[in-house]
Amino acid sequence: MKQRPVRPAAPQQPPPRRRILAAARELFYRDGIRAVGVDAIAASAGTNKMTLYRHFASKDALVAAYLEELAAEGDALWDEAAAQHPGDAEAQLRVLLKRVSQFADESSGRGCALANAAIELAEKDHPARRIIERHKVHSRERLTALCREAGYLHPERLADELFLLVEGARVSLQSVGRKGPGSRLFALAAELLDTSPRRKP
Amino acid sequence: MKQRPVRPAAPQQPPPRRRILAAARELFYRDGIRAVGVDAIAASAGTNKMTLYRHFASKDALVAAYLEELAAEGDALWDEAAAQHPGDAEAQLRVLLKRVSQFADESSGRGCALANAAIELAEKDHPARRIIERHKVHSRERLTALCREAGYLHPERLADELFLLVEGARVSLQSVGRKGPGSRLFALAAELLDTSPRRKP
DNA sequence: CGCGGATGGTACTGATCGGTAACATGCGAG
DNA sequence: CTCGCATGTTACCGATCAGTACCATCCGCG
Repeated sequence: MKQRPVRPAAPQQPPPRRRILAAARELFYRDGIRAVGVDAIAASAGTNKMTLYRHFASKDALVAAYLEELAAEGDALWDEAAAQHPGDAEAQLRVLLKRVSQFADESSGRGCALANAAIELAEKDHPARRIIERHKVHSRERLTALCREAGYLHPERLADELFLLVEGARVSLQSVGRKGPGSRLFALAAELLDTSPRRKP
Repeated sequence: MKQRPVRPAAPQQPPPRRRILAAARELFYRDGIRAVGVDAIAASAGTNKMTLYRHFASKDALVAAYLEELAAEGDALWDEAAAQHPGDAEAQLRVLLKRVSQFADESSGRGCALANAAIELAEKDHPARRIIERHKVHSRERLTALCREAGYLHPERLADELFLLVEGARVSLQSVGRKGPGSRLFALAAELLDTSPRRKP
């Protein structure tokens, strides 16, 4: 019963694949991967299961695409920080930590989607685990590199400490809530940056 | 598939309730709560679903009992530490941190069962969440009290930092593995205890 | 116009899961 | 012994889920 416009409506819907990934992202993150069925994702994307399976070979493949997307966005954060403060590693560190702690404050309290997925998908050979592990290892390496570049004397140690603080803040959101120790993340991390020994320039 | 009885018909088997809880504990922790069916638990406990449902009103009730048991054992760790070094709060702190980091080293890399459960059971009103939140809040309070008792000038801040390090170490086991930053937990925490400002006695 | 590929809709399969019914067995207490 | 209670066994129900078959529809393109 719709009148056909000369040109398909300006606010044309994004293609189904994108809608499905967006819906999967929201539902997987909010309710958990195992708790969300493909039917719910398709419906939430305004399409149906058949179309979903035309774009993703299986639910696991959709999960993998979901995690890859998140990992890529996480990597992009580092690049943004580098573009924002080129050559200033410490400023990059601080802006990254700020982003993470803001996220912890504003988010729904569900923590890191990658870490959550690793917990939900316990099978050691699950394809998702490769993606998660690769991203986390990569993040740790970038963090270490930034700490070294910023002139700290023990970059590995400082990076690991920051890494644990960030991971702890995100996971503790779900058990101690937003008013818990996660709310102190930025203050704690910043104080670490201030007091850690560094090379004289 | 591969569910062998946890106990192969010993002379005096523990009562079924205990066997069921033990099996649930192992399977829930290793494979995840949502991934384990009640049938598998009953079989692994050397009994069957009916007996399970005669002792637990529902799977959720079994999950609750499982989490309560873990929380109680976690609390017992604090009491053990207190009994081991009565009146010496700092020694209690160190022995607790040692236990946690040893666990992180030896365990299967599945982290904190309570935190995992909070991630798997995302519904905000799930009965399990009350147990988890209560235990984590309680732990944070005990940690803060110990830091205060040990004479540190900023007990809340130190306690939160230790809390985040511990939680981060446990959750990162699953994404970065045992050789990841979690392996530095004790060194990082001990250095925090050494360098944090404290009241002169 | 007609064609073809992408999409939507419906209905189905086979498996699994939480939970229950009905009945059989064993065992200890009186 | 017999009674009663906890446990074991089997079968089942209804719901849900991943994945598929089949067909209708839409739309761009020649």
